[in-house]
This record gives sequence, structure tokens and C-alpha cells, in this order.
Amino acid sequence: MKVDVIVFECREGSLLQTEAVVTQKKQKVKEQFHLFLTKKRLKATLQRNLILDAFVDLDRPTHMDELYLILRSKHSHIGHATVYRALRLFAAAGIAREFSLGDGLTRYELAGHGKRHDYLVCSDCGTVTEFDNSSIEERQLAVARSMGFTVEALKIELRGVCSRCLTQSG
Amino acid sequence: MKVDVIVFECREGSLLQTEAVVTQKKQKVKEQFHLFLTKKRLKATLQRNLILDAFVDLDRPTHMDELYLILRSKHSHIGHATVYRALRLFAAAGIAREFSLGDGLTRYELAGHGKRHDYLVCSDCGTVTEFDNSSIEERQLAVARSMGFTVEALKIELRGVCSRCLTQSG
DNA sequence: CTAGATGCAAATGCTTTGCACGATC
DNA sequence: GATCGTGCAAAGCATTTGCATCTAG
Repeated sequence: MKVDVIVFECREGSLLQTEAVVTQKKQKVKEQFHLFLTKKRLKATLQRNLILDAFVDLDRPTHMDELYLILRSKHSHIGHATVYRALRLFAAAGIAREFSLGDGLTRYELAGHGKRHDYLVCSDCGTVTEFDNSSIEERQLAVARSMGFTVEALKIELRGVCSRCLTQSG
Repeated sequence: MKVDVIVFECREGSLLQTEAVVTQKKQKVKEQFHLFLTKKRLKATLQRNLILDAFVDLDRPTHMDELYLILRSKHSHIGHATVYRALRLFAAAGIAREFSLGDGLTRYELAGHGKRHDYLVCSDCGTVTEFDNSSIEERQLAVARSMGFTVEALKIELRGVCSRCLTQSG
């Protein structure tokens, strides 16, 4: 199943990101990646840079196919295997986080996007809306701990119909 | 990737299910399924009954491969396509719920297991522990509603290390 | 120059489908 | 006996891998 995903960002704090902030964030991510490459004696290739640029510029959860299409529209000489490999590398470098929403796709988002992963998935149009609700985490952790579970990651997924689809379909 | 999944059930209320209750639940599910078949003019075949039995007897989240192995060990004449088709049919009949945990597998659980889907996934042994924490739901719904989102399903997924793996590995 | 990266194509693993045969209603 | 289900094998996907070629350090 192929799903087009559009994300409305809705995070606590700054909804409006100034251009300067975006550029700064982008720069920081790139630095982090190149530091990782150097440490691991890996190479900063043209493709890796292009893929990272596209990923950071998109600035929302995405998957290999979307990035591949964007990249191919500009630079025809990139294979999908390279995009897959790059995304896994980004995750290993800690600049991206890998996640899944139950369709067959492996999704990635910029790791800087907060510790929690709360998604509203519209079952009508496939849109993924991200939200952030810190008041829930502590309860979750408490429950888990009481069961002797050491929590590493928390994901909350709500499925339903988004306001736009609700308006359109009646 | 293949993962063995063991589930410790941990639900509010009755942790201990008496044999009578289990049998009753099983009977109810079967009735519901056969009602569905009749309504839709579908057939109650030997295989569908065998698969449903195995699924209900297991009484925990599972996936096609696990059921297939169980069934093949007893009745060698079942193809995996049939198990896949049966599981989808169970979901359509409302007696099973389909979900995913980000590995490549499509999982199913008995639909009667409550409205929420809260999983503790051990990143070490792959064990899926189910839990139920009703105090969280209202908060979730409130957040979603404030964003104009009509919620149909809620899934919470905690990843970490379970107590057993923690003890074993130090 | 050498370890590592790319791109293609082939391989993989889960799931679905086409089709001839078999079972149910 | 018509319709629907099964089992197998083949097809479909997203993703990974093998390998010859290319390139950054």
C-alpha cells in the first residue's frame, strides 16, 4: 500500500520556525553527521550529502520512496539502495529516528524532534499529524516500571479521521 | 526478521481466567464468527474452524507464521495462504484486530481484549507484554479532539528491556 | 592507492493472487 | 450443482545484498 503523507507540525513551544532557526538546525545536523562519519572512518560522499539535504529540507517524517522521488527529480544518478543505506546510516548516526506505522513502509524523522513520538494517523487520507503531550509520559513510565520493564522508547499512535477529511466528506 | 513472541497478560480485573470463562469466551467468539459467515453467505470450512480454534486457544497476540506452525504440526494439509486469508477474515468479522509492531509481521489479537492496545516490546528477546492503563485514554482523546481529530483507535507502544532479560544479562 | 560507497540487478522475506481442484450450502 | 474456499506456485512489495565499478581520504 502506498500512502502520501503530509504532516502538520504541532509541537509545544515554537510553532513558527524562523528561517534562521531552520538554517541553524540544518547546519547542526550536518555537523553531527560529518562528525559521525569521521569518527567511524566513513566517507562524506556526494550522494550522502544530497540525501541528507533533501531529508533535512523536507523537515517532516518521510520514507525512502518519497526522498528517492525528490532526489531523482533533481539528480538522476541515485539508486534506491543508496537512499535506503543512507537513511539507516542517519539513524545510526543519531540524526534520524526510524519508526513504522503499520503500512509496509519504514519511516524516518529528524531525531531532534523531541523524545516522544505521538502520531495522529488519518485513516482517510493517510496524513500523519505529530503532536506532543508530555503529561502522559510519566504515567506510562510508572506503569512500565511497576512491571519491571526498563523503558527505552515510547510511541503513541492515534488513528481516526482528521479535521480536513471530516469537513470534506460530510 | 523472525521474532518469537511470548505474552504475559496483565489486564485490569481478572488476571486469573478460570477454565469455564475461557471456554465461554471461545464459544462466544465462534458464534460471532459463524453468524458473520452466514450473513455474508460465506462458508464454514474445516480449515477456518481449525485456524479459529488455534487462534482462540493461543489467546494472545500472534501472527500468521506462528499459527501456521501450530496448525501444520497437527494437520499437515493447510497452506499459509489459507491462514493469511482466515486471519483477514477474522478481522473483517470483528473477532480479531490487526496490528503491527514495526517488524515486517502483521499481528492479530482477539478483539475482545479491550479497546486499548498498550504493548511493552522487549528489544532484547522480542517478547510482547500487554498492559492496560485506562487513565491515559481520556487525556489522549482530549488532545486529539482539540486538534479536530476524530479518534478511532489508540495504540501505545513502549520499547525497552523486560525484567527477565534485565536479570539474565546483568 | 586502498578502504569504503555506489548502482544495478538479483535475492530475500512477508503477503497476496491466479487458477485448477475440492468442499460447502 | 453452483458458489465459494483451498493449496500450490507465481507474483508483488519494500527492503537488502552481491559484485564490479568508482571515489573520497
